[in-house]
Amino acid sequence: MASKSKAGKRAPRTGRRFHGAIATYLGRAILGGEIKPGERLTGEVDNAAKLDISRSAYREAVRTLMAKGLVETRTKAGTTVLPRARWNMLDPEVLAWAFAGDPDPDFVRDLFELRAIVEPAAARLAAERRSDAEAALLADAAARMDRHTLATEEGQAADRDFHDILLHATRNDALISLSASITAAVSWTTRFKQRNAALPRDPVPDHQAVGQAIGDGRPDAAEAAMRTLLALAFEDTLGAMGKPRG
Amino acid sequence: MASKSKAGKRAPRTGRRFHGAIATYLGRAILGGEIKPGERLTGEVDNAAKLDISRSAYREAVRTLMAKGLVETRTKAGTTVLPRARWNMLDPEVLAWAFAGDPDPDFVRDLFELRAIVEPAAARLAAERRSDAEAALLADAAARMDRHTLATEEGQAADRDFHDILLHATRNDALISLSASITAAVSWTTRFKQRNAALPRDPVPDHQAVGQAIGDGRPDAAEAAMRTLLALAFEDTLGAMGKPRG
DNA sequence: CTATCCGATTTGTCGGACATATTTCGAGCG
DNA sequence: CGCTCGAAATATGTCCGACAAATCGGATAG
Repeated sequence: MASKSKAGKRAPRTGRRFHGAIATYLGRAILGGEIKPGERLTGEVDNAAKLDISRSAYREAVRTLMAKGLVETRTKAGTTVLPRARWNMLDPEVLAWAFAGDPDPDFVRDLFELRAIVEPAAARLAAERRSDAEAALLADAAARMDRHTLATEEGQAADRDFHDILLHATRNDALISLSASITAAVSWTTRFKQRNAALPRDPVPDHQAVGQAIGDGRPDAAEAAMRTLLALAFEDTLGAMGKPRG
Repeated sequence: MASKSKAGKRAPRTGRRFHGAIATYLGRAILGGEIKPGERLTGEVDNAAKLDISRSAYREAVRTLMAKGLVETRTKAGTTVLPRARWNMLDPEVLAWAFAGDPDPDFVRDLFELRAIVEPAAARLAAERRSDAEAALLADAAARMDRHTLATEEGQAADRDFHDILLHATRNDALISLSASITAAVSWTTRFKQRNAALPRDPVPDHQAVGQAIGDGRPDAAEAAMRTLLALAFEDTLGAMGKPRG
């Protein structure tokens, strides 16, 4: 059901790259639950006309969604939204779409659970394998977090950098791929915390402890420090979400 | 460049869905190292002609690669292959392309490292949250592995099912997304083991131990059993790869 | 009631055309 | 001689119209 969007002009004409804009538009609609799994977006030509773009651009947008496991196309059957289990939730763009609207508290919990599994182990590996340059970058990122605080854009960027550098320092391509997802999760949850409440705890000491342990090459300490960092961040986020209606 | 394209027909015309075939073709070329990061595939029209398809289909294929972080397109600059760090290695399709040729031993090691991080924790969560139906499915998958052995296609399918069911039983959407990547890794490494040497150890008892612990609701035992399962599987795979000048 | 065939509908592909943006190179000027 | 600015070249982005292929549903015949 293509809902009943009245007039066209739904798509922002930014940069003259419609396929990306339409993919974002449809991706958000799917992740936001406006188009549910099993529903069909029948009629490429109609939909393209409704969105006021050509069928070519619309089809390219659908290819993007298809590549991320959100939809499936079959001749005559149309394009159907796949069940959630098929979605590539860890794709950075999908993650962004999921957090475009009000994020599902359950999904936020799932992401923290994943981070709690991956990041302590990554901190351990980083302590064993990091280069001197990466150790310096970690210390610098922590210092920048301290200087700007998480209330500023620079501080949030430093936070992302910290986790990104750490995962790269594991020298593991699979974990490096995950870093894009994890930094995305970091940034969205941070922004969410900032939006809903002044955060009660200063996360900088935790980051400094992790960076220090990695710099010193102490795997056990790095893993433990990261574990406490995540536990406390999780607490803060839960508090910020306030558990609205379930 | 003598007007007519001479040797086209690179793309297999299966199912009359060229964009998918071309995406696979280009994806394998990139993952296989034939097209390296930084190189540019300039000339949509030329490339499309060379592959003997229309520009529309070629462009849709490029959109697929773009959605997976393999390439980037800019007007006038052409489509450039992104650095490996930007690739979504955990995308099931990308994973398949990576294993289409001879897999990089380092990458296989990276995948096992990821599994060693994720799956024991997942086993713990599954022991806490699994439904009765999932416990039965796990036992059934282990039994099927026993009945057919990993030498048969059915046995390998049972192996994949086991890990897939386990990750679904965690009730964590992020981990469920990872299951597609992990089962892909399982199947490729298994096939790799089978191809290079008769595997010396029977993996069925390990799986049964994990399934039993999850069925009994013993998180600690499930995590420990999964840890040994992976350690032994890693050993076998290393042996099968021959560990070239480690 | 069952099985088969046929038509309608939707995606997949094609070809050509124009718009837009960026690179690049050349001309003018300090 | 070097720098800045501008115009042409070029590759991607978009649009349009048409046909091919595949599949679903109903009609028809047994």
